[in-house]
Amino acid sequence: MADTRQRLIDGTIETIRTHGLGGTTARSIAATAGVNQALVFYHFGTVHDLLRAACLAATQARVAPFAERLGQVTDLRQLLALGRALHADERARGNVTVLAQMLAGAQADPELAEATATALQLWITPIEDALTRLLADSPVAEAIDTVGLARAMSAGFVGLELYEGVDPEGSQTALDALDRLAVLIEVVDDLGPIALRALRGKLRKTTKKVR
Amino acid sequence: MADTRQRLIDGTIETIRTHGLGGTTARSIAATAGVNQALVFYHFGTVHDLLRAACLAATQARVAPFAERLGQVTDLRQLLALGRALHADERARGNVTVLAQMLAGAQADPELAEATATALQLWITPIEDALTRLLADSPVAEAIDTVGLARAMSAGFVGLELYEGVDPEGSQTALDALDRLAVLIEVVDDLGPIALRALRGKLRKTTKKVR
DNA sequence: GTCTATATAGCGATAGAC
DNA sequence: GTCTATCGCTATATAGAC
Repeated sequence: MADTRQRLIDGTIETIRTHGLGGTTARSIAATAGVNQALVFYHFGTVHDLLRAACLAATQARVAPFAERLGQVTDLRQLLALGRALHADERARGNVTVLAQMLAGAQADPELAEATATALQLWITPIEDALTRLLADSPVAEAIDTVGLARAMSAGFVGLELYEGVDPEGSQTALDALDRLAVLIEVVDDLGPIALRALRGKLRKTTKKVR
Repeated sequence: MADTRQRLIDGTIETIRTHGLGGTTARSIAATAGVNQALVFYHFGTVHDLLRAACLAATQARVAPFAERLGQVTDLRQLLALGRALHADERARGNVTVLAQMLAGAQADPELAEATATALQLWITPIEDALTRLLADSPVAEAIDTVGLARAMSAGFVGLELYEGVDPEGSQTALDALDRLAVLIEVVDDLGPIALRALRGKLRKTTKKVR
């Protein structure tokens, strides 16, 4: 059957989710997928190649509905609320955990690194688009680099997913703190010209100092 | 010798750094440490226990000098600059990478999770102290939960370290974006009573909405 | 395409000499 | 405390029947 490939990909994702990357082997994948172990190698050549395929497939499948919801967001706190809903959702379904596992495994594996960077970029791009749209008419737009912020949010989100795995209560308070941080940006956003002038002054000093 | 234990711990850290957690075995550790493989089990019982000991030791060794530098920080952007210096330093020495690897490995391993949460807390506590000190006299103090923010920063930092491993240039722009974000907080901080009133209004609405 | 059986290698862990 | 040698197991990957 042609869907044996799909079963293997789904089985790989599920195995990473439940057993971690370290417990993801040709045998454990095949058992989860309900197929024979040798088929891993018939269809994908190596376990490595199956991991890469599964990582990209899992990410694409999850980003699509997320990107749609992103389009309906109208302010920063809604964006964070969406991130939070995503966090809860991903915890239950466990696909960002898959990406986190792959990201960790990719640190010592250049080939895996390429696939993982591509997968992460699938998350970053729609977030970047949303940020750019939300901040288009805002005075804080000139202070914030949407490209960099989208990357920081995505990478930070992965870190929070990993943190959630070892300290669920701690990650809850961390997310609460970020909610409150977003309020600060909106305050500046709403203050108009007063804040804008202060912002520009600060930025000039910062640019000199940091760079 | 008593320092065989230390050689094994150092060897474990170095092995995780260069080969990842997946490439860290009793044999590879022993090779890096320059000792016999059987000594892993003589001194630590299991590879698992050695990993836990190494994770805590590596973190403690790195947090100590960092905590000292944290004490000299006087504003938020200095805190971020210190984080950035730490990032560069850790990349070269590779110890946060060790923590990131352990954090990923701990997702499917409750025993490892406990040790990793403890190690991460070693970073969180001094950061929390610094945040509390820096924001003590600030109007934004009531908007920001320092406990949660310290956790979010620490977890996010780990995520950025992982991201750096697969996209070094991307992580650079992400860190730049965070520098600029800190400026926003300082602007609110400097604006005084005007911003404070707006902030309180916003926070009331947020608290109703989010909770 | 799918199965059984197996080659080869590396793993954690232990026994026992020194 | 440190070594050699090895057990028992599991890993990836392949060969060959069906």
